[in-house]
Parts: sequence; C-alpha cells; structure tokens
Amino acid sequence: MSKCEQCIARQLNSLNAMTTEEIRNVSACKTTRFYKKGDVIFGEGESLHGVYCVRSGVCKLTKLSANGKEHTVKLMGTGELLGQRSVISDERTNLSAVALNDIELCFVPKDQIVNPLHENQSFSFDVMKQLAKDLRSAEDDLINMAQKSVKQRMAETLIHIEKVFGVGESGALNVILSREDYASIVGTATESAIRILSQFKKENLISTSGKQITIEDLEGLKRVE
Amino acid sequence: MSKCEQCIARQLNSLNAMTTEEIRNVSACKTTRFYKKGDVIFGEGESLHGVYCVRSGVCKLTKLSANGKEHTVKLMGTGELLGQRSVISDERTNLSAVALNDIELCFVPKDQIVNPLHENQSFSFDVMKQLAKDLRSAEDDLINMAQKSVKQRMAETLIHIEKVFGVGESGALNVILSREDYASIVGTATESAIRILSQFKKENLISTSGKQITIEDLEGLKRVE
DNA sequence: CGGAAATCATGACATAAATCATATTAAATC
DNA sequence: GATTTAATATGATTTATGTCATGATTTCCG
Repeated sequence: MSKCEQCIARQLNSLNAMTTEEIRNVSACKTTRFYKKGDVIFGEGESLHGVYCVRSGVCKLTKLSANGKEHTVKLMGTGELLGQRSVISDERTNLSAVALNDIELCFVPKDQIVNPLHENQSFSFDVMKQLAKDLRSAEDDLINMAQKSVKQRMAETLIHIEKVFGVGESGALNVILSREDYASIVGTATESAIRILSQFKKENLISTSGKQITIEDLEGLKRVE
Repeated sequence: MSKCEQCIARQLNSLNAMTTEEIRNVSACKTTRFYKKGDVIFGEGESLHGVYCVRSGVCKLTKLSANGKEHTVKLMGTGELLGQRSVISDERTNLSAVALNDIELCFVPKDQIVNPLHENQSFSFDVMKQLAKDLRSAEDDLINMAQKSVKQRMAETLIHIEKVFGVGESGALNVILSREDYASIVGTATESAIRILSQFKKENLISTSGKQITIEDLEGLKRVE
C-alpha cells in the first residue's frame, strides 16, 4: 500500500502540518478504499470513526431537506478531507457523501486525527484556519443563495467547477454532473437547470455534448443576471 | 474596570477554556466599548486588531451583496465573539457588525487570542469546536435558504430569535428588529416581510404592537409552509 | 411641539421559477 | 439487439415573490 508520506493528496490539506512521526502513524493505520460512481461513502446522521482523504475522484456532500429534496452543499476533490468536522466536534454527520465518479479514498481512524489535534499546535492551527475558511465560504454561498437569480447561480457554479476541477483536453469540464446534480447545487428544480443550460448553449456561453459541458464564453457567464 | 475573571459573558464562549493566567492577561489588556443602536462596530473588508466579546446587547453581522442589498448572516448576543474568524485566518473581515441596540463590547487585542491559540491546546480545541458548530449551522441555513419558502423562513426566524434571545415580561421577543431587519435575515423584500408578518398576525400566530412581536402559537408557526 | 424622515401597511402588477405534462434521446439491463 | 428505465428537452400553466405606487403611522430631531 502506498504511503502518506509521499502522497500528493495529503500535501493539499491540513495533514501536511503533521509531524513526520504523526504522518507515519497515519500512514500505518490508514486503509485505502475504492468507491464507484453513486456509492454512498457515508450517510447523514452517521457517527464516523475517522476521516476520509480524497486521493482521486470527486464526491458530493449532500443533505436531505424537509421536503425530501436533496441539496448539494459542496463538491470535494483530490486532497480534501471528508468528515473532518464531525470528528472534531464529535457529532454525527449532518451531510452525506456520495461518489460522483470512481473514487479512491484513504480512511484515517479518528484517533490519528484527534490526538495530534490535542498535541500538535501547528496542525491544529492549520485545521482551524481551514474551518475558518470553509465557514467564510459557506456564508458567501448563503448570501448568493439569498440574493442571486437561479441563472446567476448556475453561471457561477459552472465557473467554480471549471476553476476548481479544471478542464480536460477537449476543454470540457473535468467533473461530469447530471442536470439533476446541477439543480441540486444551484438549488432549483431539475427542469429549470436543464432550461437554463439550454439557454446558455443558445447564447453560446457554453457548448454541450451529452453531459460534457464546455465553457465557451467565461466573461459572458460572469455577466449573466 | 470590571474583570474578565468574573464576567458572565466570557463563561459562555471559548475564552472560558483559557488558563487563569491567560484570562488575567486578557483582562488586563481589554478595553470596554459602548455603541449605540445603529453604530457600526466594524465594516466589511476591515482588518481587525482583535476580537470583540459581547457583554450586553445584540448586534447583527451583515454582508453587502453585489446588487447592493444587505443580508444579515447572524445575530450575536451576550457572550459571543465578533471577529474571531478574521483574526484566526488573518484575513480581512467578510462581514460587518452593526449594533441593534445599545451594546457593550470588550475589545481584546489579537495577540491575547492568537498566542493562547498556539500554546493552549484546550483553548484552541474549544475554538475549533465552535468553528465546526458554526460551519454546520451555516450549512443548515444555506439549505433552508435554498429549499424553504419565505414564509417558512420567517416563521423559523421568529422561533429562533425567541429561543436564543428569549422574551421579556410581556412575552414579547427581547430583540427588537425593524421589518427591514427581518427581511434582511430571511432574505426577502421588506414589503414581503411586512406582508408575511401581517398575515401571521391575522392567523393569530403572533401578535404585534409596533416593533414588539409576541409569538402566540409556536406550534402553528412550526407548521407554516 | 411640530414638521421631516423613516417605517409600516396594502393594493396592483410583473416576473422568475416551480410544477405538470409529454416527447425525445441516451443509457442500462436482460 | 430489443426492451425497459433514466435523463434530457421543451411547452403550458400556476404560484410565490419581487417591484412599484401610495397612504398611514410612528419615530426622530430641531
């Protein structure tokens, strides 16, 4: 099994602030797990026994709302940690995690994270900064949700996905999502998501080929109202 | 000047996890400040030189959106810390803080917070937990915003305010907000907020007398759709 | 105290977006 | 490869909510 010490994914997150010894322990304890598209990594309300570090692939964090609809809170890619928050606050998860494509995760037992949090100042400060950053971005999302139109949110979602997950050789977004997934991120009905993407296509802001979406006019998307 | 050691407000937040010595230092450095209703405690994009601990009164954290509207992210009452996040992540504030009534804050210089964060594990772990909790609640808010009706959000806002800030002798909510403030929390137009509160009144879910609002039928409010 | 300004209240209307309905196309399964 | 199932597409209609307009109150302040 590969070691955390050399893992690129690890270098992208707070685990990078661990001491050599701590990382060695993590590496010795961790188990690598594979999930297929659609697999549930963990469900809402579960108590986790550790955190998952995304080695490759992308997954979504979702929450079921009272009216039975699923809302996607965040997409998580290489280097991101799933379940960190639940482990820190020692609560059950408030979100579930679902694989969006085939994905490889390393599961790190709780103790390997919590103990260093209590002992290693630089690690715990790093985690804290990450939480602060996440909180800020959650607040920004909240305000976008409250004050921007569905069209704007869709445009921003496309821009965000391109920025964070990049494009393939053809120029199409690397992350492939169904229209339903887009609706769930944007917070709208699936039909509306489809309609808006069709409209963007007509206006030559994007081009599509099945689920592949390519941003053709970034500035235009930014101008959407 | 009063001392932090005995302050009730302090006991409600992470500062309670500080050592006796740390608290003594904080107490020695802190300055107490008074603000009147409407005063801006800090603005969006400022760099803070410390955090503010709410001793008495209530303030709102708001953010200006692209379209020029103000959105209220959170109300902060006794014991809560303002600016904690900006100080931790060493970034400019993303929100501004405005007093909703006459308010007394203790300003604690940055170093008094950041140094203990690097040295006192139990304090930093407490702060971390708080951030994790805030993050969770921001995510919940996001989903409410995405999937609930304006009426539901208004009902929940009233319930939340009653729960967190309580009621006075008459039974009316302790926190007095304008209809515009309600609109800014709920994420709607001021007219809509007014209309919905009028409707709640007609349906005997609440009673009002000027800005005083009393919840008359909690269960009914919970059932609003 | 009295006038100005802000806040609250409501009606009329416009509009974004949800919902319902029904094809069409693509993907999965036998 | 045929058949079922799921995803995409688009039209028609409804509904919630925003916007504009106008008065009535309340609050503020000289």
